[in-house]
Amino acid sequence: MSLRLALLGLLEAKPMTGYELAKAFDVSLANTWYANHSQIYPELRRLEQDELVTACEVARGKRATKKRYEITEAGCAQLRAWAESVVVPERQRDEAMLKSTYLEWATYGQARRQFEAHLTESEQQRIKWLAHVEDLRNRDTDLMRARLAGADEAAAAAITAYKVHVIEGLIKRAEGEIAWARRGIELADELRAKAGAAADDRPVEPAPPIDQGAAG
Amino acid sequence: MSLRLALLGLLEAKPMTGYELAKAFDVSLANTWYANHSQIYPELRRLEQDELVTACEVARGKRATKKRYEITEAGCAQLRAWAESVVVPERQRDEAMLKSTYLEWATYGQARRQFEAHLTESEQQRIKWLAHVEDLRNRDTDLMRARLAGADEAAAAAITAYKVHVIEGLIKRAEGEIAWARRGIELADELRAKAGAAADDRPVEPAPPIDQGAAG
DNA sequence: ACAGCCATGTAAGTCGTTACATGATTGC
DNA sequence: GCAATCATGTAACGACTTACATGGCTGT
Repeated sequence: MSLRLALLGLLEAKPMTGYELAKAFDVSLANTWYANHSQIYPELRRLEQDELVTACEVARGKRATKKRYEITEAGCAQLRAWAESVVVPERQRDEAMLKSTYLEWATYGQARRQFEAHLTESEQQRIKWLAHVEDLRNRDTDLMRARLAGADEAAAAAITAYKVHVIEGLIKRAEGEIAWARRGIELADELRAKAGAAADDRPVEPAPPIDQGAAG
Repeated sequence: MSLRLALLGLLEAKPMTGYELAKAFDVSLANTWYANHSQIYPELRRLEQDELVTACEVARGKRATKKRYEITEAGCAQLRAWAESVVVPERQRDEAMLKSTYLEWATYGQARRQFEAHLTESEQQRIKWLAHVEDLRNRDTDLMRARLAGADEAAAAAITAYKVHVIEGLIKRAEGEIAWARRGIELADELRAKAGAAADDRPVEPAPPIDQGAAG
């Protein structure tokens, strides 16, 4: 259900082709929602059937054409209805957290690497969003310019403020993840030190292989 | 793929029935992973086929039986292999964030309510996890007692520490969400005040209904 | 000519949700 | 006897991923 609304939200800023929408997911909505083209194209056709968008073929070079989708009044109404409905909280699934729950099965070194990867990723996200939030504040993205065209200042302020607030939230989240990953790295090191173990030892050793003279 | 590993992780603590595993998702792994029984029962049969678990029928009352699943050595090996592999970062999808991006379509009042709901939910999660992390620290849950039985103190410390670290992370996350929701409430109020609008006005007004004498 | 981008699709399969369905056991 | 809980399943559907597939356009 959210995919349709994400598409409508983007199309409300300006008419776009499926390809452009797929791109927009990479930049604008990055990590708020995502879909790849194989999901987008069929969904656009369904949206057209439901008359929430209209399609028009436009020329592209000499022979080729592309389909540009435009939101309809019914589509805007859907967007309003959805924005007003309160989100039903969903159960989160987080593979990184799940795995961290069971890191006693990993070597101290791999546990550390796990958190290092989480750290790197979160730092990169943070950087990306810091740049993005600046662009939003300056109303300096293609989509924002299109969205704000013709809006009065009070409307423009609200449109911008909500989007900025979301990205600020994502930045805070990333910062939380960074702190958590750092603490995880420390934890793996502390546990290893306390156990007087090497980086490729495990807190819980597997049953030793049978054919080796390790009996003592 | 994660469901199998979550099941193996739980079964490693102690043998359980499908029903007990479904319960365990509600308490132990709550919001790290979740699955309902209609997904669990078939997955357990697949795990049995792959010889990662063994099933044995045990009596239940006079006539009835139930199937208790136990992890195998191969199952433990899977758990180790998985714990050592680094997570591939997944694109997040967050409907609350997506919706907040487009709150200009909602009335100021509904926008506020959106954040209020987010606040309430995050506060409840925080409370729940605070209690849970205390139980973990005290090693005072059924699953923890089963998991730690027979482990030496160094192993027990690591097993506990990673699980505590995960829940601490979830608590920090919840606190981040609480702060974000509070700021969201303020924002909705500020925007409304600045626009000199009422709670059921919108930053962006829909096209007015045609059959009403509101012209002029 | 060729690479890289623009543009659009299909098909198979996995994962997860919701709803339907059944029946035994336990405690009051 | 009845309600709550224990216990296990199936079926239909929806959301998403991955891989396969095609072909025009643009600049060098």
